[in-house]
Amino acid sequence: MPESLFKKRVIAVVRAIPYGRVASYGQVALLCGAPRASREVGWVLNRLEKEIEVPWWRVLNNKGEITIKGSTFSADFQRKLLQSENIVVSDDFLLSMHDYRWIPTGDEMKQFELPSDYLKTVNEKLRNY
DNA sequence: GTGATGACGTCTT
DNA sequence: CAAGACGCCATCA
Repeated sequence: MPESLFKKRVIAVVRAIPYGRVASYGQVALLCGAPRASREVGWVLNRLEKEIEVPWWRVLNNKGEITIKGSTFSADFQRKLLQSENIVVSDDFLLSMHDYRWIPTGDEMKQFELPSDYLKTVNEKLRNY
């Protein structure tokens, strides 16, 4: 994986998450072609700074829990952003992945240019969500 | 090069 | 169900 390509992919995937929908870190990693790099997704989002417009708040862990730890933004702020998209978030920073998780269509996935043989495992994983 | 550090995921108690 | 252990891997010091 060439230098900074991973970062570009993370940004591309996160930007594809539609308004009012969310995705998990592991899911973003999966769509980046690096299925076991979930922690790195968080790492990239953590130091986004003033990058191009990226809806980073639509990414949470697989349980639907807000686990932000960066100093720039708080969990409270992330919850506000999610709520502003009509997403119901409980007081303990939890939301229903079942209700809000984004499952990309095959068409949406084309832009990620993933190898055709890899797409099989992607779809398999997405089915388990 | 080498070891440490995560906005994680999953399996095991 | 909750908490801990491990695995993971791009970056950084």
